[in-house]
Amino acid sequence: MVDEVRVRFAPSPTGYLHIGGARTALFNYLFARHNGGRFVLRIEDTDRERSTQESVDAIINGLTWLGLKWDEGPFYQSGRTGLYNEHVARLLERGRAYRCYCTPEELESKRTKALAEKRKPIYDRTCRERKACPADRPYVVRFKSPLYGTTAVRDMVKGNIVFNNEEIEDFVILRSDGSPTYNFVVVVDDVDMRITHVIRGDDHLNNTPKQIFLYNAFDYPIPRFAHIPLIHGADRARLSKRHGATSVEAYRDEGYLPEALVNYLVRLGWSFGDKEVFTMQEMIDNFSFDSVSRSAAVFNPEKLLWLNGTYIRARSAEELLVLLRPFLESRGLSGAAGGVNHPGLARLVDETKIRSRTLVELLDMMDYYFKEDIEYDPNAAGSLFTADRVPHLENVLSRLTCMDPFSREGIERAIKGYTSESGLKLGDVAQPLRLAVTGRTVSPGLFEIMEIIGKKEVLKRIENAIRYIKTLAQA
RNA sequence: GGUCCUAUCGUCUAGAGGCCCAGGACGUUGCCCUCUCAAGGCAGAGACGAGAGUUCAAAUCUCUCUAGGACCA
Repeated sequence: MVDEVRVRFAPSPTGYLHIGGARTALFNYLFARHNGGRFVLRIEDTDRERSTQESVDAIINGLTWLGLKWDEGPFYQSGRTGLYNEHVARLLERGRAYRCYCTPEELESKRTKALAEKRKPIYDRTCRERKACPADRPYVVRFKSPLYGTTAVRDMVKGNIVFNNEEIEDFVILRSDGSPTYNFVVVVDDVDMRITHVIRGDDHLNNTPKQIFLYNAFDYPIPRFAHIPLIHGADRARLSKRHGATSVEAYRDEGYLPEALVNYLVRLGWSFGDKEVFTMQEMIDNFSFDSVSRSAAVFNPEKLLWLNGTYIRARSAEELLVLLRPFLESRGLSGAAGGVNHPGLARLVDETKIRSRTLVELLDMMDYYFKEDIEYDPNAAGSLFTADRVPHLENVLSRLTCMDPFSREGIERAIKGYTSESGLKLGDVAQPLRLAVTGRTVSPGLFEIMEIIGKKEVLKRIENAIRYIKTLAQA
């Protein structure tokens, strides 16, 4: 089919999968799915020095985790040097490129001279019409750029952008060491892979006219372009490490759900009326470059946190326990307290999830469930574990001791009964109790927690707290 | 330095000449709910970068400036 949409995501494997890269991949994916097209993954590993297998794995794992399945690839540029050499030869034959023997020193002096004379520091085309070709001198291959006229980039995001051809020099397509340059390789690959729509960061916009020259020189059809704006940090500079976590795997490890991250990223630059929360299918159905914004977006971790919270709240306890498993394992808790299949744990997850914005937060907030000895929040212990609270704790302890069954309703009745009989506020008793049972001042409902933890453990924890306060008072 | 891109609340954005003394979301403030914390509900503060034009009418069109960003060195 001639009209089939084909897009590609082409990362360099020189690090992890960056948030910005993930969004580029997402837009490619959505565009392909929306149009019933194909999504190609191409690894741009021409820089052999900096490319690593580790990084390839990170990219593949990241995309997989996000649910961005590619239809073809991964293809590796490193295996395609023959193709690039063929194309260089073809341009030389056609007289659309030439060998340039200027040395780096000559180039440098030309540049400084041009700068001194306030001319543009672009290559002066000395070798363009050169007749004599020294046999044993190193050379680069340069493309013969048009000397006049204009080149228009038709961009689905930015609109029509016109470049003056005289601004563009005879750029190098093959270095003196025989390696092809980025602009050249991308075009050859995109042509070879029959890419119809090039969707990438707008940091590539200025390269596009050079690439259009190449398409024309090869008589290849020019694809449609979509240059999406970059993601910025809070200081409005391109998002980078110094702005905090920027790798997809970091967000995975911090307990973000892939759906939440995808949802957040899609709204960074794309909108659909007032809608904020999207399923993948809704994104696919509604995605269009017409509603992709043209300006850079600042990455806002707070909003991502909020979105992640809404996704966590929407999951059932059973689903969350599955997601929690790797986190439990890395903390050595997979077998603790009956582990993942423990019914009490599922109930506790249900009570706690509403208070958590990440899986890590969720687990942190349930730590008391797994502990034999409760560590008390030191600040809270100072104000809540005072000698005058001991009678309250003792009284509640005795009421709970003879309770059977140990139910939420019964516990509530007992504790509220005690407080109203002694003219106390519920908080006067509940807060020390909460600290005794959970070690914290913040938790889900105390009565629910007590029922979930169970009578034996609750009684033990209250006894321990009483003992703790007494020894503290004596010291 | 040159080229290119961009410009609505703190942030993400809606807005394609009159529906806008600008709507939604996050965050923020207050109140309600309440055993704590959340969640939830209600209410509030908060923006069209500046200046010229075009027009009966401009956030929306044009120009200049300013400010950010990216690329090339």
